Amino acid sequence: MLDKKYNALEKEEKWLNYWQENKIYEFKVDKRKVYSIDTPPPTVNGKIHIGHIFSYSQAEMIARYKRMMGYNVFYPFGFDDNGLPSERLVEKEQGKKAHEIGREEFSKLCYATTDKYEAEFQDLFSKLGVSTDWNIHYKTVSPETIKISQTSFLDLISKNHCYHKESPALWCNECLTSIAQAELETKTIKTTFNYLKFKTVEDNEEFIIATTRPELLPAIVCVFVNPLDEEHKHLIGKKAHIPVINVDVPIMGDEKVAIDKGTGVVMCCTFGDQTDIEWWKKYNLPLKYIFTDDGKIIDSVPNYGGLKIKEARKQIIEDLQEQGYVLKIEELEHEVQTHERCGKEVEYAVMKQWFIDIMNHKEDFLKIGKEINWYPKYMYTRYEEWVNNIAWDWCISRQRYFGVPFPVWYCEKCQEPIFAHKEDLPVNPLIDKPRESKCPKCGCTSFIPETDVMDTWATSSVTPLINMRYGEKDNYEDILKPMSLRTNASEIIRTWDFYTIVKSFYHFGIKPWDNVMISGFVMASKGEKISKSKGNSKVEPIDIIKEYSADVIRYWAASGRLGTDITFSEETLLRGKKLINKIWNVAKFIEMHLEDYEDKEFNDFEYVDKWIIGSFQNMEKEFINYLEKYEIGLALNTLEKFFWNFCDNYIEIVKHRLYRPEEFGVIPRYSGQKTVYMLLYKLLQDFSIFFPFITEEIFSVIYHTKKSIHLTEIEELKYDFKEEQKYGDLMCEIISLVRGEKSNNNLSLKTVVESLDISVEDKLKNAIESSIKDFKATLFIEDLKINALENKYQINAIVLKKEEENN
RNA sequence: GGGCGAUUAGCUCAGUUGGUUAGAGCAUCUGCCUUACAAGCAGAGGGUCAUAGGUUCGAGUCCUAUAUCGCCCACCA
Repeated sequence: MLDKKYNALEKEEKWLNYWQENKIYEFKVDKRKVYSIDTPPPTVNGKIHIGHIFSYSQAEMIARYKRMMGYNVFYPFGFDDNGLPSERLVEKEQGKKAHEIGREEFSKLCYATTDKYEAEFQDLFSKLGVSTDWNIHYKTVSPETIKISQTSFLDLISKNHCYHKESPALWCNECLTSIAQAELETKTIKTTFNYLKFKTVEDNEEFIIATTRPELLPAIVCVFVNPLDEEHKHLIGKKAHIPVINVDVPIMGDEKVAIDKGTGVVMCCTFGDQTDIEWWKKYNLPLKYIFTDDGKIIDSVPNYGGLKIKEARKQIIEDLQEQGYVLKIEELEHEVQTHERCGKEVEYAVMKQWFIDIMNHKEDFLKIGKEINWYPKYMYTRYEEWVNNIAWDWCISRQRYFGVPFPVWYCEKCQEPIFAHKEDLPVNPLIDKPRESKCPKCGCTSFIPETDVMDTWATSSVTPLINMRYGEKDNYEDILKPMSLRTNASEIIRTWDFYTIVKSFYHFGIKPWDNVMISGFVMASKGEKISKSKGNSKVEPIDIIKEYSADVIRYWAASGRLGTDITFSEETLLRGKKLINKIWNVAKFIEMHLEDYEDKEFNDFEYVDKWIIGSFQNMEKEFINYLEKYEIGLALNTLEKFFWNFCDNYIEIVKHRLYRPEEFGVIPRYSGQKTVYMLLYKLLQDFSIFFPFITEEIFSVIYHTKKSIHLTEIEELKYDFKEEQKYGDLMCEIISLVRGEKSNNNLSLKTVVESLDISVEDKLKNAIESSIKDFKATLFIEDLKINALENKYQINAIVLKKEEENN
C-alpha cells in the first residue's frame, strides 16, 4: 500500500541505499549496445553550486533515458582534482603558498584535501539521484590516470605533435606558472594612457607614442609606424631615442599598425603583447626581457631594477614627467588579459615549455568538429569560431607541483630529453630514474628530472582515454571509440571539448564522440549570472534537496530548452512539488481501484479509454522525439501536459465507472482498470527519467515486475486509436463548457444538469453516444439531447438544477 | 569591435518546418470540502510577442537595423 502522504526525505534515502546494495546502475559488458557518456569531471575547488546541478542533471537524465531504451549505459563519473585549482584550494585552506610548504608535503595536502571534497561531491551527486556506477569513477590525478596522461604524452611525442621549445608563453606571476590561451579571462580595469615624447636620433624630430605600460620602456626593441601613414611614414628608417632609458632603437614600418589608434606610432617591446611577439618573430628582433618570474623588474635595469611592475610604472611616469617627456595623461578604462584562476594580469615569459601542435592541424580539428552532432546545432559555430581564431600552440607545461609529471629527464650536459618507456609508466622523474644509463647523444651519465607538471586541461582532455582504460590490456577501446555523448556547459567548448578533440585526433585520427550536448547557464535573476564574486549564489543544492527533495530539484533542472540559460526560480520548484504530489495522489487512487485487478489480454476498451490511450501514444512519440534531440525540458513539458489532462479529465470521467460496476458493468470497469494500470506504468517509466525516487516507490508497491523501474524498458503501446483521440478531445471541450457554466453560476461541479441540448458533428455524436454513461455521469446530466451539426459542436440549451432543489 | 544566443502575461517559461482566437504554471479575482489530491478542482481577467523597418495572401516564427542581457573571442600601441 502506498502511504497516505509521500515522505520524500525518507524514501529518497531508502532508494539510494537500495540502488547501491542491489547494484542497479552497475556497468557490465553484455550483448546490448553500449551508450557511453563522457560527463565533465567537476573541478574540485570546494563547492558544487546550483549551476552544476543544472547541467549534470540533464546529462544524467539522458543516461536514464538511454538505459530505458535498451542500451547498456556506460556513464562513469570523474573528479578533476589535478592542477592549479586544487593547489589554490589548499593554499587558501592552509593560508600559505605552495613553495612555503614544500613540494612533497604540499602534494600530500593536495591529495588529502581533494579526497575530502570528493567524498562530499560524491555524496551530493548520489543524493541528486545520479545513476552512475561509482565503481568506474575516476580522478584526474590517480596513478591510473597519471599513467594514461603520460602515455598520451609519449604517444604525441612519438608522433611529433608535441615539442619542447624556448618560446614566449603566457605567464602568471601570481601563480608562478605559464598558462594557456584558454585560461585567460578579460577584465576591465582603470589605468592611464600616457602620451610620451620621443625624438628621432637623426634630426631631433619629436613624435608621440601613447602607452598604458611605460614600465616597458626599457624593453623597447623597435618602434613601428604604418607605411601608409602620411603623417609618420617618413620616420621609417630613422632611429628613435627612448626617453629616460637613453637607448636608441630603429623605426620600422608594418601594416599591422593601426593609424587611428593611439597616435599611430607603436613601441614594440619583448614582450608587451601578442603583436610584439609576432613582430619579434617576423623581424627577428632582439630579446629584451625585463621581468622576473614573480613580477618584478630585473636587477640589471638601471633605476627600476627590483621594483614591482606597478611600482616601476609609477616611478617611470614620475621620472618622465620630471624630465618633460609627458605630453598628457588620460584616464582610461580598458580590458586586460588576466589569469582566470587568480584574476591577476598576465605577462609573457620566455622559457622552455612543452607545446602541443595546434596550428598545423586546424583544418583537421574543424573537419572532426563537423563530424560531431552538436546539440543545439549553433554550438558548432562557437567551436568553429574558436578554432579559427586560435593563435598559439597549446602550452601544456606548468611550473607547479600538484599534477601529472612529465615522464622526462634531461641530460645535464646537452639538455637532450630522455623519455620514460611506456611500460614503466607511471613515473615520477623526481623519484624514478630513467632506464638509460647514459645520454644517447653525448654519453653523459647524469640527468636532471623535469620538475614541471601538466596543465589540468592536458589531463582532463583524456577523459575518453581514461574511460576506455587506454593502453591497458583489459580495456574498453572497442566499445568507446568513439563515445556516444559528451555533455557540458557552453563556456568550456574552447577548452575541454576542443582539447579532447585534439587528443582524440592525434591518438586515433577520429572524433572522440558522436554527439555533444551543451547546456546553458543558471542566472540568479534575469541577466545576472550566478558567480561567487557577486555573492549571489545563496542557494545551496543540499538545502534545496532537504527542503524540496531531489526529484523536485531535478524538475527545476529539467526546465527550459537545451543550451539556453535559465533563472533559478523558487516558483519552478513549487511547480515541481505540485507535480510530484499529484503523481503520488493519482497513483494512490489507481492503486485503490486495482485491488481486484488481474492483468490479462483485453481489447474491448471503452471509447474514453481508447481516447486516453491514443493520446498517450501520441504524446510519447513526441516525448521520445525530444529526448532523441536531448531536449529534456521540452520532453518533460510534453509529458507533464499530458499527465494533468490524464488526471483532470480522464480520471474524472473514469472514476464513476471504477467506483460503480453495478451501474456501469463489470467489463467497462475492467476496461478502465486495464487502462489506468497500463498508463500509470507507462507514465511512471517516462517520469522516472526525471523523478527516479518517487517513481521507484510507486513502481515497487503497485508493479514490482523487476528489481527496479530503472531496469525496465520503454516499449511502445501497439494500438490504433487515432479517431478516438480526436473526438475524445472535442468531448472534453464540451465537458469543459458545461463545467464553466456551473462555475460561472457559482455552483458546485456536482450540480445536476436537468437537461442539456447540444448539436454536434457525426463522429463526435458517435463518440458521445458510445460513451453516453461516462459522459452523463461526469457532468451529472439527467436529460441529454444530441442533434446533428455539420462541423464541430455547439450548446443549444443547458438547464441547471436550482440551488434550493439541490439542498 | 567580432561570433553565437536570448528578449513572449506582473513573475518563471513553452510556442519544432510561417497558417484559425499566441499557451502553461505562479500571482490576482470568482466560485467549489467533488467517495486520490484544498499542496486540490472548475472558471475569469491579464499580451500592440524588446523597438523600427522589410519579405509574404498571411510573421511571435523569415530578412535588415537598433537596444538590453548572457557566453566566447579580439582589442593592452
